[in-house]
Amino acid sequence: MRGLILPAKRTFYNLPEEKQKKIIDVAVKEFAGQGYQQASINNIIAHLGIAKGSMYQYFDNKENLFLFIFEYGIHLVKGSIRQAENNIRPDHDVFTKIRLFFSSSIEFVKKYPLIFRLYLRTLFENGMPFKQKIIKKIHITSVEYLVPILEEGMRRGEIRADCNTQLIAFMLDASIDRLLQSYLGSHCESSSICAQAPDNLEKDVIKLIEMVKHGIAA
Amino acid sequence: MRGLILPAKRTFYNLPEEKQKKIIDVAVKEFAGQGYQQASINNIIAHLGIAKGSMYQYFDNKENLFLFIFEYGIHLVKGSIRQAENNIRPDHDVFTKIRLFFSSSIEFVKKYPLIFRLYLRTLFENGMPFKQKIIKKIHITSVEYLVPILEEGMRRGEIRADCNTQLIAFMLDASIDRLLQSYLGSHCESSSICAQAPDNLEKDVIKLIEMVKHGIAA
DNA sequence: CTTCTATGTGACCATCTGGTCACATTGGTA
DNA sequence: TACCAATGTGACCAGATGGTCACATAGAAG
Repeated sequence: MRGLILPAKRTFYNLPEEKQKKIIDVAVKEFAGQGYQQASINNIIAHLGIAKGSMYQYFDNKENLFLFIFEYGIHLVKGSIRQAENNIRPDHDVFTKIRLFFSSSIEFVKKYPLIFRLYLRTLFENGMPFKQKIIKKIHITSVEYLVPILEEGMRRGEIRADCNTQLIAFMLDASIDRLLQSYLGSHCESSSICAQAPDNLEKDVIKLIEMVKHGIAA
Repeated sequence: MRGLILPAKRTFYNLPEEKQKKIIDVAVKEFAGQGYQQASINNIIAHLGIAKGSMYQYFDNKENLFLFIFEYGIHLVKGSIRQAENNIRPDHDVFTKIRLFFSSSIEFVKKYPLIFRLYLRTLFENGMPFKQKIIKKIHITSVEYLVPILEEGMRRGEIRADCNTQLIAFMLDASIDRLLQSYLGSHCESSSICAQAPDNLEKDVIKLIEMVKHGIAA
């Protein structure tokens, strides 16, 4: 969370932690719900019950507020990944590893749905000068984690050698992403096993992996 | 394209076709690029070189302009689907059918990338009162087309009976959608076989179907 | 009590938005 | 020519936006 250039001012860090947390919560909700451009500082301060001037004493401008919030999201993601890595043992077979990786993703989205929304919003929004930098930070996502796992599986002979690990990772990533999106209802109904019940999510993951494992041809 | 309630006024239809087309083009570009809320009427008229008052003589308001543009997109999609249905013969096996269906999707996105962008933007944008109606119109997409094809394949014994057609359709739809997104570069790089060359797209589709067909397990 | 610094405040600003309307322009009819 | 309906126009409006700044308040130090 600490970097050389911090998007938040000292004043913010001097605030009692409770107030910091409240500001973060409200800002996350606004940015996740409206996206960067559409998010309204006026809205945020109204929800917080503070003056606009105060907000600008904590953050230089809207852009830095967003960067701070996004950084906070990355912070949570990294924690979640670290936790996931503890669960995955090297001696697990590829398919178990994939399942565990998926489970941890699901866990994260269940725990921090707004952060996931923020991430989706960011990917689809235009007109952020700093979008490139942000995307690179997200780049440390599924595909990059999946490919090594798949390649290890192939080396161990659990995956046929004629398969394309990049392609498998791509497909798995697309699937889990959609699964999470439909769970979140971000653009729900449009394409669903409509996994609203949390249990179904895990079951769908297992079925999906089974399918990729054995294929569907008779 | 014709309905009982038309979003465009008579004045618009009285315009010379060339001007109609130019207006549509510019509006599509603006809405696809910025989304509904962020799109600017001022921007559109500036690009068109006409007065704001004229625009409001063609369309009652921003909402109706958007609805008209979206309807236009649906119109193009339907045409594309009709064309696709001509190519798919009943005696093709399931996997060929899927491939052809994918190819026609790719064809569409290549031909009308902005329409696809508009569709993506719409799915991910909040704060449209009419979003529900629009989403239902999109609902006639991949999954609904894929499931019958898959079930027919299962009946014919080309797909194992223990597979879940809903799940297969879901995964295929998610994959093709992502493939198209990364081709479009809408949020590119984030997850890619980075299929920039059009040829690669088709090749990836073939490989992907092969993978789903036979599975990846050794 | 005074002084000083750190923090809180909201009226205010320029800029942009979607939308309106009184007026100008046009082209066809008589 | 005169007339009229259909179009074109851009100054103008109320509202919202991100951002500023002169001032009020607080709390600790002397």
